[in-house]
Amino acid sequence: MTQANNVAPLFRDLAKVEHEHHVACQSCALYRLCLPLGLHSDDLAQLDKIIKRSQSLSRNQSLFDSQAPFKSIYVVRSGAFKTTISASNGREQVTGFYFPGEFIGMDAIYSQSYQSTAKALETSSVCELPFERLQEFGAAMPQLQVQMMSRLSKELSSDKNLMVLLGKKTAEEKMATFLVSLSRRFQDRGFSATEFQLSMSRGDIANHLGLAVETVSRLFGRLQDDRLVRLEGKSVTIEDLEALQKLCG
Amino acid sequence: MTQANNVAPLFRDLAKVEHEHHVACQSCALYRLCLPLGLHSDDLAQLDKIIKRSQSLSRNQSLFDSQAPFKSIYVVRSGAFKTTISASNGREQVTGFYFPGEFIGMDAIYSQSYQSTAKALETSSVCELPFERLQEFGAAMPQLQVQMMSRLSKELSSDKNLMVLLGKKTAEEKMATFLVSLSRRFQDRGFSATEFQLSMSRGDIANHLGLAVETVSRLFGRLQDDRLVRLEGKSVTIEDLEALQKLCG
DNA sequence: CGCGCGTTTGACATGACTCAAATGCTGTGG
DNA sequence: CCACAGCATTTGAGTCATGTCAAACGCGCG
Repeated sequence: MTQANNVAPLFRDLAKVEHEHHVACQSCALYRLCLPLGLHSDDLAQLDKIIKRSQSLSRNQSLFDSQAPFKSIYVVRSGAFKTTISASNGREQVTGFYFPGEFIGMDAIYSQSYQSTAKALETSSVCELPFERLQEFGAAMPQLQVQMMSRLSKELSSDKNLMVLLGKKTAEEKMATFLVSLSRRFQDRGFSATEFQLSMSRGDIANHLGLAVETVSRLFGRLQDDRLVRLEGKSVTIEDLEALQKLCG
Repeated sequence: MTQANNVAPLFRDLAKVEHEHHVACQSCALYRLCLPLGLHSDDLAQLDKIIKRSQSLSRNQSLFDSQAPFKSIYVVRSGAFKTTISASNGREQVTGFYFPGEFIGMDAIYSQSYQSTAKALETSSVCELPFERLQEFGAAMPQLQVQMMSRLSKELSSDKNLMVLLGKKTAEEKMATFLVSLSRRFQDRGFSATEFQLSMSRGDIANHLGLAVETVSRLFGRLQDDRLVRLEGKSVTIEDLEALQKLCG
């Protein structure tokens, strides 16, 4: 198997099975992680109707751009995305990476326009939830509203944790935290917690963690020398997860 | 007038008028900034009933602590708060400052326990919104739900901006951004955009911006030498807001 | 196969931190 | 009301982690 195959899109199989057949929420593999959790099945059927299962996006394609009017919230169905927001002078901050079952675009509800840009890191697909219609439904389904708030709240929590990371952690702690977070998220999705592919570039990682690319590269090297992880291009093997967790600070 | 009087609690007058008489939402000075915006007046009357107008907190008193079970969302009524979250090793990050009309505790909805600690920076009061009851009401008032999400989304946006600040800005840009943000928020509340009191310590500011106290002190000194602001203890006068905005990066 | 971008590696520069100490302010108790 | 203790703030000197610049390398796409 060549390197090229190793870096094949994450969750591609999932995409094949789930996305391309426009499967209903009830039988979606992501059900457990997704919005409909806790809805009655009649409600779910209703919700199902308003969800647009968009066609897939290829690497580097934008889901939406900054300043675009807010229409929908998106749930990653397969693949991976990054969101970025730019300071007035052109500098960009990667504000987050998003994997299947995670929501994108919620920070646009208030301002009614997307504050960030969302780009596919590999071939990916999303479920589109038109916000207006979601609201209409919400009136009849309080449970849905709770779910939505819960989602918003979850992202809020993880953003606060990112603040700690950016404000208080050393470069090494940042890297460890990043790897552990990826590990957990892959595990939650039924994948290996110790072997996975990085869909984002070193540059994206560096940017997200508030570091220089060179620092990320050196840190990867060091973690490897210390036998905590093994890296081969985009492929990661965590060799000592516990030690890595201790490094998180 | 002594220095002690200069640092009198922010919004104290507001507190006198609004809080101490347990005024209804309809006639609250913060109405324009607060949750009920856009509700019909019957709905508003209903909402009004479930709001607990808690007694005031004194300086350094906690509104809630990390790990406490989630019961309510709070809206600052008078005074000011800071929220902090601590990394496992004891380091703390000040995740935000909160002024009248702003919401605290929304990041607890998902986890059902407060992830952070909220402390009063001065004598302050809050409106307490029991979340359960808010949900019950929400079923009959879709507009309320939208408002809530809008609030959550707003905090999400400002957290993302904070990420840019922490990850990409220089110490000087951070300070300028911080001052400009305060200025805007005071203005929104009907106070002077150019003259106000800092209710938080240099230490809190430094922590929040990911800087050392000494750096904040030196930066204040420099901004003062450059005649962009004037500082006297906790009292700030912005002398050149435009220049400050240009410094935000 | 070759070009270009992403990544690694090395040498150096520096912004911000740490440590240290002086100064000032605040709140307390006599 | 004053004096004192303790904390907050400022100022100075020196260090260090991480950024910047430069160049070599190599993978992956056309």
